[in-house]
Amino acid sequence: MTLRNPSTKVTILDVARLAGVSKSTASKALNNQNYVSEATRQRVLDAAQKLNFSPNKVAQSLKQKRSYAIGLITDDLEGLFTTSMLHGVDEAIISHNFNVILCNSFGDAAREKARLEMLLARQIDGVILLGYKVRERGLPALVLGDVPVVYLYQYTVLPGVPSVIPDDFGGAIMGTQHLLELGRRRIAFVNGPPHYEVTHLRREGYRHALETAGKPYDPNLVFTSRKWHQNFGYDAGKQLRELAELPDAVFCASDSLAIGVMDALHESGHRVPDDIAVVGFDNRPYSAHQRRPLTTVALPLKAMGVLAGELLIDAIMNETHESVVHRVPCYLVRRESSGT
Amino acid sequence: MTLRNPSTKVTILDVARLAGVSKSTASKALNNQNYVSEATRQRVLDAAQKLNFSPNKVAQSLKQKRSYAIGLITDDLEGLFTTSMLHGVDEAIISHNFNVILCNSFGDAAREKARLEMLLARQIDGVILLGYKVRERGLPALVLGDVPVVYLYQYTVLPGVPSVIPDDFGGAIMGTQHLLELGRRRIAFVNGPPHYEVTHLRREGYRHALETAGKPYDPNLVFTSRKWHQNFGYDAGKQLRELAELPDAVFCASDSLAIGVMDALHESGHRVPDDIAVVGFDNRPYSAHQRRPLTTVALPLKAMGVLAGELLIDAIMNETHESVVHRVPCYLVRRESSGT
DNA sequence: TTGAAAGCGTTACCAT
DNA sequence: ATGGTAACGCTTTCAA
Repeated sequence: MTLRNPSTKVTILDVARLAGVSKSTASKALNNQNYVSEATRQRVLDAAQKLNFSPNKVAQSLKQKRSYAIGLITDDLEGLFTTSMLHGVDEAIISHNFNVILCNSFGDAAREKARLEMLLARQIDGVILLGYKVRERGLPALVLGDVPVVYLYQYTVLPGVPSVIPDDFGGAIMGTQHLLELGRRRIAFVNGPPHYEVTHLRREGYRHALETAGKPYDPNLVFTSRKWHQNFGYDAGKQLRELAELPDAVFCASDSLAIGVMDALHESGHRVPDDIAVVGFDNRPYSAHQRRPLTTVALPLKAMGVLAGELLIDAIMNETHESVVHRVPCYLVRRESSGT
Repeated sequence: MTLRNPSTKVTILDVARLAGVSKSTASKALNNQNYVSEATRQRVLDAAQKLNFSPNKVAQSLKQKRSYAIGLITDDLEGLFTTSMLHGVDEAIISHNFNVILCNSFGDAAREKARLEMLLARQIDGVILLGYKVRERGLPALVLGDVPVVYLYQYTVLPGVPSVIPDDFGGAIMGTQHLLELGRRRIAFVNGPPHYEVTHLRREGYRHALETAGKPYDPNLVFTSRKWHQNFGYDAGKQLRELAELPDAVFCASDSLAIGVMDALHESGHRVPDDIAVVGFDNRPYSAHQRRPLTTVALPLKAMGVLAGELLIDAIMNETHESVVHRVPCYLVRRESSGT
């Protein structure tokens, strides 16, 4: 297997020659260092311009022991959430002239370790571990030496490792308050499976918003589905519509559940949002494309990506490792299912 | 702004010392070269193992003028299509020990050029231009010198640059045939805006499938919407349901249109798929989450990514630049909207 | 079969 | 203010 011959590139030596100075002087001029006269700096800059010189980053990396690249390892590259976070990370990072090297671990620990080692061999300056699935927390740090790490979408309490996750509690408050502000009085809650941290947080947000508004938390209005899937939302919707008195709103712990609920409601002739307003959680891509586009509490995915990127850059530049769990505020996306 | 001190890494010199050989011998042993005795090779391998040595890829790149990294520039990182293709590219590439460096151009030519130059400075071995939006074709190649390029999701006829796109014509045949095989006889077609190449191809596929089956192409059953948006599908659906005789199937040039059509049909009490079967095109993430999950002709996004990755690796390794437009076959995703 | 030395393109130290 | 030289970690002649 033969490899292609790479192109001949213009080096700093060429620039120096054209400018009539030494290699080291050219380097200083190009890097805006002091101790080089304005005149020569101009000549070097002109020469560089003329030759269309751009420094070889590989050589720079070797010398500076800094690659200006970070690795991003994701659980689930096809996941619908991943891409927005990726976008945020890239945006935050590119403005510092860093690039992101992408790796997919498929949630497999062995593969994750292999990718991590590859990234380390590439001398990356930092790593973002973007975890969609739940992960054995703390594992990866072992291999990382002193390369800073940020957890994204999942969190860890490892010392020196910051995490960026959505503020589920606050988001649930926001969704509930939205319904309250719309004048809805009896607000049901359809939760996901118990024993997840999110379901706990979202239910507590719902409860908190109600109580803050001086309304009682009524367990009869709270439904728990066994799984997140739409079909289980449908089941919850059936229970809901058989209540003696139909609530005038329902807040669901996920969009998938909300869509199932809307299905059940539609089936029995109840109108959304006139008879009952529906609000979901997550802002899944399909939520806008329902017959009744779904109002939902959106996960701040891009903002999370941006924050993770910034935290990482900060850790790289300033050696600041703070083991904080950052909860980024959700935001509300108003659509038809909750009225106007 | 101070930079962190990188960790002390184990180099090949350490390995050589531990094995009691010279640096160059160690290198040869590690790279499975000939002219090194089995005994020393073993000692070197053991030493490397013991020290957990992994070669510094940056130094390797500098020496070999080959980075084992490719750049992927996308128009639209948040796009729902992008992520599957990314996944495919990564999968194809990782098996050759390449990595992908991700860049977002937002469809902006200036930014694209800047990213390209950054990638080139990083000595990447190849580039994939993943274009969701239409692009001024041929532009980027100018700056690329002899670094191989593959276009993905968009195409170019530049010499030496292969392109990978979906086979829209074949996909439309597939969708139409599916309805035919289901025994549907009068199949309407809802097309997107004219003057797009895809709309032409998809309509021709529909026509071809009909004619191959010995059915006439009936212009009265063909509707053209002004835009791709769901609302325009809804309008088409309204026209459709007012035909003297309702067709027993409708094939839509996109999922968004199909969803609009289903809306209109639902409104007038027509049942999908019993009264009329509906098939879409694209396999958008929301299509599975409709009240009546949508049967659709799926774009082979991941396969396209894989192919693009393989073509690029091939071009890098073998200097084979073929300016072919590869049309990857679509596949059918059967859901409820077309019956069972 | 082994090892010394040169070189990849850059930056940084230390002379001048 | 400028330039020679070494060094980053690796691979690759070339000579022994």
